Amino acid sequence: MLEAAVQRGRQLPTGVALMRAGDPMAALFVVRSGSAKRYSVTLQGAEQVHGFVLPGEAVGLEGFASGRYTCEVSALEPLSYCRVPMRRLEPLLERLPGLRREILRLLGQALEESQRLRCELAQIDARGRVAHFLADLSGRLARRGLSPVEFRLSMSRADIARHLGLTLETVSRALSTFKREGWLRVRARDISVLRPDALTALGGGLA
Amino acid sequence: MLEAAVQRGRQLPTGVALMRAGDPMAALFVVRSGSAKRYSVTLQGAEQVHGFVLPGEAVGLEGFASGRYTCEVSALEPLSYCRVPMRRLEPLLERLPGLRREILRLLGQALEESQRLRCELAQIDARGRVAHFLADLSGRLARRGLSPVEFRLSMSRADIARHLGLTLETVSRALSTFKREGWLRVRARDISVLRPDALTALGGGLA
DNA sequence: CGTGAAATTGAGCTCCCTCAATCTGAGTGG
DNA sequence: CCACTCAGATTGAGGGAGCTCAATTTCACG
Repeated sequence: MLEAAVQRGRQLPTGVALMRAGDPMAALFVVRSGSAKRYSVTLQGAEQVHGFVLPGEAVGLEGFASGRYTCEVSALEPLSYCRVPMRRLEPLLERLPGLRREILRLLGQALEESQRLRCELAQIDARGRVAHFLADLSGRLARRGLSPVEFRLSMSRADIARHLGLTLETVSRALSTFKREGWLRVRARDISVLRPDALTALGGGLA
Repeated sequence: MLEAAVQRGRQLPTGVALMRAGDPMAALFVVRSGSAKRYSVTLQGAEQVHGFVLPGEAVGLEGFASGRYTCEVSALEPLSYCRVPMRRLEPLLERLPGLRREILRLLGQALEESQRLRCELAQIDARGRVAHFLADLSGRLARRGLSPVEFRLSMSRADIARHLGLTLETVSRALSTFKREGWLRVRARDISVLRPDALTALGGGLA
C-alpha cells in the first residue's frame, strides 16, 4: 500500500525550488541523490539558511504545523527524489500503525536535531561551529554509505556562513586554519578529513 | 475518550524535574500554570538551556524520536500540569483522526518554532536577542490570556543567557540599555514593556 | 584562454566576553 | 524588628574574537 503511494524517480535541476514558503503542503519529499538548501528570506531580504538536505533525508515536515510549507528548499546540484502526496499518506496513517510511528519518529528526530543544533551552535565559537558543521556532514554522509572523509561541498561558503551565523570570511579563515593544522585538505569545495577526531573534539562532542 | 486518558491536576514544587534526559517516554505533558526550564547538560557539565515552558504548552514531544526524553525539564515555580500517558494515547491515535492531526500539528509547530528561533538568533546581535526573547515571551503570554506588558521572569539572567548563547552580564546590560532608552521598566525580575514596537523591531520582525 | 563569481587573505574596528567589584533583595535567626 | 547572609543582578575596565571593508587569487564556465 505504502509503495503504491510513493512517486519515485523524480528529477530537479540545480537551482530549482522543490518547495516554496507559503505553498500548501501537498506532499512529503525524500531526497534520493544530490543535495538541497533549506532557507527562508527575511522581510529585509536577507537569506537565512536553515540547513542542508542530503540523500536519504526527508523534507517538508514543518508543513504539519499549518498545512503550509514555511521555507524554501532548492537544489544545490541535480536532485532525484521521491514524492509522497499527503492525500495518499493520510488514509494510510489510519491503517498502518507502523507508518504512523515512523512519521512521528521522523518528526521527533527533526525536532530533537534542530534543538540540539541550536544549543550547540549558540555555545561554541566560530572555528568550533565550522568543525561541528563538517563533523555533522561527515556523519550524515557515512550513514548513507558515502565516504565520511572525502566529500565535495555542494554549498558555497556564504551558505555555510549564513547557516552557522557567521560571515563567509570567518568560515574561510576557519577552513584555512584547519588546513594549516593538518586536520583537513581543502581544495575549493573538495574536502578531505585527515583528523576526524580533532574536528569532533572542537565541534563540541558530536556523537 | 480523550478526556478519560488525561490525568489532570498534577502538581510539582519549584526546582523538581518533570522529566529527565534518558527516561523512557512514558507520557506527554501540558503545563497548566507555572513555568519550567528545558535544558540538557553537556559532557563538560555545562548547562544548555533549550527553552522555557509556559502555561498551555506541551512538553516531551522530542521523545517521539527514540522513545526516550532527550532533555531535562524542571519547574521554575510551582507547576500544575496534565499528564497524557503514551499507553492511553497510542490506541486513540488509531481511532481519532482529529487527535492524530493535532499531534502532528503540535510536532510540526515545535519543529518550525525551533528552526525559526535558531535562524533568528544566529543572525542578530546581543541586544536583538534579548529583545527577541522578551517579545517572544510577551507574545506567548498574550496567547494564554496573560498580560503581554506586565510580567515576572521566572528564570534567572544566567538561564536567559545560556538560552540565547550570551553571558549573564551581557543580558543584564541589554536590559539596562532598554530601561535607559525608556522601552522597559525593569525591577529585578518584574518587567513592564513600555514600547513593544521597539522590542519587536530590534528582535528581527517577530510576528 | 578570458571572464565573472567564489574564495582567500589582510587591516582596522566594534561588540561581546572575561574578570572583578559593588549593589540589591529575599530569607534567616537572634 | 533588624542585622546578617548569600545568591542574584548590576556596573566597570580591559582584551580578544569576529565583523567590515578592501585587495588579490583561484576556480568554473563558456
